Amino acid sequence: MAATAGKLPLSDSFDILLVEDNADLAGNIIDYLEALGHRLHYAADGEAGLREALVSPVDIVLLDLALPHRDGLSVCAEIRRRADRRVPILMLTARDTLDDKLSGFAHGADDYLVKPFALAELAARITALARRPQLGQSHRLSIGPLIIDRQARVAIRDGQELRLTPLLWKLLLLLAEAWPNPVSRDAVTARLWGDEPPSSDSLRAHVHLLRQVVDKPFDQPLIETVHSVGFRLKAEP
Amino acid sequence: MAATAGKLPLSDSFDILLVEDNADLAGNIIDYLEALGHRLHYAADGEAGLREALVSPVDIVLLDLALPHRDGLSVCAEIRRRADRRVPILMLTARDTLDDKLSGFAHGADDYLVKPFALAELAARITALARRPQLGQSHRLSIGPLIIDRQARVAIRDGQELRLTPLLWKLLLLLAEAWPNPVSRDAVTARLWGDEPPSSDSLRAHVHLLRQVVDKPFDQPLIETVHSVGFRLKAEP
DNA sequence: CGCCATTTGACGTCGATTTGACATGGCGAG
DNA sequence: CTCGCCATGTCAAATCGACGTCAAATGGCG
Repeated sequence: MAATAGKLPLSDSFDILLVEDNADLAGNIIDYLEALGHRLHYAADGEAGLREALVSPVDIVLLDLALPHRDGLSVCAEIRRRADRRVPILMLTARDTLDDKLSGFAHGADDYLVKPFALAELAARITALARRPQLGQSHRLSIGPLIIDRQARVAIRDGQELRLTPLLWKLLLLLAEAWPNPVSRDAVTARLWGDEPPSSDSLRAHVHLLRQVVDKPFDQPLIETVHSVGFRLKAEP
Repeated sequence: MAATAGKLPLSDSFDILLVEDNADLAGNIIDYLEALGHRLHYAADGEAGLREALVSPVDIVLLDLALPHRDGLSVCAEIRRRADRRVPILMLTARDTLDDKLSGFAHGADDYLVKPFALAELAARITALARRPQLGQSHRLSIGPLIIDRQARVAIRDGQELRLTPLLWKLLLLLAEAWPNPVSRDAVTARLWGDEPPSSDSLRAHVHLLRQVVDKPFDQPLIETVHSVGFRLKAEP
């Protein structure tokens, strides 16, 4: 998998979801971007794209606006509404009026590229998008008694540093980034393991381990399970 | 750090540094963006812009490329090299060839806008660049005393959080989405269980359970039975 | 080898859903 | 107006699946 949960995109290659119904154009884009080392995921219509965007751990979404069944704008808005993290979305479209662009941004796009475009510019914008800071400008997250510094890879609760294995670190970061929203088990699994999750439900075990570190030594538990949904961090702002 | 750094993003207005030597254009941009509520900082040449970017707590930099004394590209690269945080940089320039754009991104730009441009597009791109996760702003339904946040998976009535099992959550969401219309039993059954509904009429039991949670603790019932039709939420807008 | 991180499988518990039995109430037929 | 039926409300017991917990197995790495 790739989608490297927990890391900032350190590498120059990304998991990219392309939602585009024109097979020729899609083929070109896929060839070009894969030649650059990216991993392409493909959806030919809006519904499929939405589904993929919600469950797949992609780093960026390239979204055509003219799609069968469902307009790209509504797909974009729904990704924003339902995704548990803010995946960058780049709109690709022939619609080039000012109103079109404004509408695109208003629906939650991060960038907007008018067809026809140079593949090299697309690649440059993808790189620029993927390295934008995802959460505020800060590598620091502060959630109730928790302070997380992604750069230093350190998590502190009530002044005490938490000792976290790589996987537990990713897991905590995921919960922290989604806060105060819950994260579904599926989403966690997808972002921790991608397409090949462990056969057993080892997420249970890891959540248990995370609790040992994050909650056990303290009075109030931070990690809350939302039954048959997933988990969330519980803390006052 | 940016003026708003450290705080959660509460506002849609930013500290913006404009580096641009053309006074007329600069004036237009400043007027337009200030009218939108942003706070503008201004530098007329590359040196001043660089100094400002390194010490001022701005949220975003708008950088002209054709500057006296020092080219915008080198200013951009130096900001990236020396700043202790990754401030978003949007390049504004008349240079419109593909190579120009690629060079801009290669020097660390986050976005690239070719002159002449519409001020509205500039504003939209600024928002997209500076956008942070809107906490609490997620998708909300508000029905009378009821507030439902799908993203947070939380329902609140009169300030009190309702504890809902997965099925009851779906059920309430169904009613809320249909509001103020009633939903037929068949429709509910279909959307809760699809093709294989439980053999008994367990919808009755679930509506009962939902009432225990949503209505029982309060004065006025919200859930209304429409005899031989289905159910509806009853509330004033 | 020995250490650490992760995975696995087993088990007990608890919450969620279903079921069936019974009570209540609206509404049309007579 | 009353009876009786059918839709609905109520409840507790039964079933089922999700979750927490743990210890042991696995696997990479020095």
